[in-house]
Amino acid sequence: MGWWVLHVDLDQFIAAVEVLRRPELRGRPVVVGGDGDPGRARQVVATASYEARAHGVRSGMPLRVAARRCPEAVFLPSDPPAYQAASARVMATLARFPVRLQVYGWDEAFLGADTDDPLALAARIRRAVLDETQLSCAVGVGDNKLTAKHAARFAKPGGIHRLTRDTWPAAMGAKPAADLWGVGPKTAKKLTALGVHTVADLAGTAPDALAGQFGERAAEWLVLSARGAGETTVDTAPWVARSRSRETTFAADLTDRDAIAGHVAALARALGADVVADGRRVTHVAVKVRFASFRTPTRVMKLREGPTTDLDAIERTALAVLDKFDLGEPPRPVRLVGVRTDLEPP
DNA sequence: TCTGGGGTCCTAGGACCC
DNA sequence: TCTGGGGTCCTAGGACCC
Repeated sequence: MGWWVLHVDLDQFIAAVEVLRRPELRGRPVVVGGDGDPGRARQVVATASYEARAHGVRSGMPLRVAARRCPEAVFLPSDPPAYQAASARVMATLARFPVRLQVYGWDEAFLGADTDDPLALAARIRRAVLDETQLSCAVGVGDNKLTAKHAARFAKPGGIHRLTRDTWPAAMGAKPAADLWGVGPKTAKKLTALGVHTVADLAGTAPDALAGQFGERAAEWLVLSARGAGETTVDTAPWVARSRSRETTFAADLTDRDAIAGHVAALARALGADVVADGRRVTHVAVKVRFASFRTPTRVMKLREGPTTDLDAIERTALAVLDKFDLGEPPRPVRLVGVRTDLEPP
């Protein structure tokens, strides 16, 4: 028997859930995001169906751009409770297999399995998810989380693929370093500036040569990742939120201090109510303000009286945190306010 | 046709204490 | 007379992911 890590990744998850309850949409371009009105500004695509992606629609793209690229698309509002429910059904199916299960967001999971035939296991899992939830997924098989994750990308949509440290160089070496899981745009840009373009380039770089730009630990991690090394442990402990936040982007900028404070207070109260309903206590309150310039400072304060469930205290603290900002006089235009509560471990 | 929302983790600097 | 080193707490910001 051998230890394998599998990564299960649902195909176009949010769009697929919508199609499931509106079968007439199957095969059509579907775009989910915001309130579903592509005529309104400041809303972006959460997920596009493959049919919409074929027209160049991408997640994160403004809905208006999506509507322009794909006028025949069906636009739907985002419905998180529906996706949460569908996700729970998928995870319940996965949990019935003799594996270690780590839920990794709505539409992803890592599975750790002791088996001699991981591909057969992957096929059984894919079939079970499809039969029990009518949702299609890709399954990546790897010797660690990184290889499993990338294997799933190769498998998408709806397939099964195996990738290990042995096959990694041939499969990944020529790809841009930016394709690596954990390497975002900022890191990619720095790497390019250092002459490191591909995964193979990065794999062949001495960590010391990168430490100046990224720090020792991150440099080490980058090079190891480029060589296909990753975590092999699958953590089965249920996920426990460390924070919870809510933010609102306004259709039109706010320039009135009382209006800004009113939104912060309302967000803080609503958030506090959610957190308390979950049986958690708040340790810190953070406030985020995004100006029209897109500069987005954040301020945070620890609750004076210690962890609390007192909504008045949470709201009061949020307003005190807001006072730490220099909003300008008169206030500079604000396009977003957000409130985050940090939570005491249960 | 300007750029959502909800998360996690890491680093770094200053305050404060010994 | 002006200079240590370590440890912890706190806050701000960066970066990434789904």
